[in-house]
Amino acid sequence: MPDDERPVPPRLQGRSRAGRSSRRTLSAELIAEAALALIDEDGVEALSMRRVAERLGTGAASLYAHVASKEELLDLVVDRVMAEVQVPAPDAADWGETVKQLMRNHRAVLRAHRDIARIALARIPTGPNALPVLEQTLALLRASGLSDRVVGLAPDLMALYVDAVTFEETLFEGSQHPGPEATLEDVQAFARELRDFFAALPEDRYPNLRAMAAPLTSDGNVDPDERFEFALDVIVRGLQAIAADERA
Amino acid sequence: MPDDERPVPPRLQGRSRAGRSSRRTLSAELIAEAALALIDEDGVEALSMRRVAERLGTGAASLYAHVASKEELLDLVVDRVMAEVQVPAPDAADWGETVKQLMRNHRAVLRAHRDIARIALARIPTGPNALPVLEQTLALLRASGLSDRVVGLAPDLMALYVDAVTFEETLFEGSQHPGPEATLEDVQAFARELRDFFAALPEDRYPNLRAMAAPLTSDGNVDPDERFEFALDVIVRGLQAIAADERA
DNA sequence: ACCTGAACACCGTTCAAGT
DNA sequence: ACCTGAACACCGTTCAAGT
Repeated sequence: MPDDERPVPPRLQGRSRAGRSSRRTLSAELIAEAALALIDEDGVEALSMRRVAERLGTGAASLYAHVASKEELLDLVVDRVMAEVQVPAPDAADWGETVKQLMRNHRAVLRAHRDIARIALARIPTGPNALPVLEQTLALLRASGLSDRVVGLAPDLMALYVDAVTFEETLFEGSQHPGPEATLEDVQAFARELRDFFAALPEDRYPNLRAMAAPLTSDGNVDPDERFEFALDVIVRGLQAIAADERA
Repeated sequence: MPDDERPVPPRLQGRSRAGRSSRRTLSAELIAEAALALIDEDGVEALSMRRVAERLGTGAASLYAHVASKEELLDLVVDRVMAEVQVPAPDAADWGETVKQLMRNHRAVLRAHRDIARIALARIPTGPNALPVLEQTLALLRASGLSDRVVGLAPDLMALYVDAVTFEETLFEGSQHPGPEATLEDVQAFARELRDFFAALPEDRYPNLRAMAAPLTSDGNVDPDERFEFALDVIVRGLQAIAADERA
């Protein structure tokens, strides 16, 4: 188990403590790193303070000198992942596309780390890595000509949707067998089942569900990217319609 | 503690068992009812199989004769709440407004039951009460003139956003003190703190956050309804833009 | 068929005691 | 100042035993 890869980035006011050659001093960063690795491997469900401590060669009680609670540890884990989100440069000529690209990048990062969408959804991010992401997001939105009011409201809508849909995707993908290796095939098997279930409902009470069984399930050929692109389209067109209104 | 209110609606194929006057026979419905009451009172965090059993005057092991797991119990609880969602009648002339009204109703129901948004977010609803809601939602959307593809994709976007934003609202509202009585005042105190934090960031690295401190936090006067109405506007205008495109 | 007590294998967190 | 073992007060779920 290589837990020396991914060097901890230098923290603001690094707690260097030069004269101290002890094997590996415990720190909040090290603890968050171990927790993230554990979540990536086995999911949040399997995360416990005892398991984190074990990976660091100590006992659970020792973690509490650096981290106030499991909740706070998860704050650190989410913020650590936020560092990976790339925000596109502002482009006034095609700001809708920059909004879409930002949301795509955000989703890709969440998909790369098991269960992080679910954890991120449950907190309001104010960590040191989330801050620059928000800063750059605002730069991008302010190039759009939207009013300050709308620029102030949009980032929450965007982030919330990305968190929620990525979380939902993991549900779909884990729905067949709860193991770590859910394939697209499993998702589609589930979608086909659902389609057939809808199509078999009583005509008198569920005419629309019967009729829409195929469109609701992409005819058993679910493409998460297509669903996501649809939502991007709705959100960006909605923002553009508001922008057009505000100009008038 | 009145736990005889809210009569259990007759289940498809009612398990009546006429000749049996025992005090109160255990059933999945009764268990879900007790769980919902417990969640309404103390939140999901406080829900345990032991507490549910205690409320029903039995032991935790007895629940497993009627409910496969805590997860399945939560499925039942969510579906029970879905019965409260009112879907507006289709109105081809103003379908955008019907979509908004449906989402408002959905949010109101989730807000009326503590932590249900968070529980609903974690599952794909296919229960007997969710089904009619989806059926009526489709009726409403099909009156819009949108293509089948879009009608098939929209309900997920709508429900997902309502679940996510309602969940986020409970986070904000519980952020100050974790007690059950979070007031709007608490939310606004938090918003003011956040605004002042943004406004005090270093100008060179965070010019946009500084400038947008007020719009991002509604100037410390957060109105959850306003945030929600903004999102409704974005989503409905987005759908309308797509409808216009499809007509052309 | 349904219900039960007791047990299994865990939790997050605290705290007195050590260095 | 930091770390530790042991304990506290819980969990979800299983299972042999009862009726």
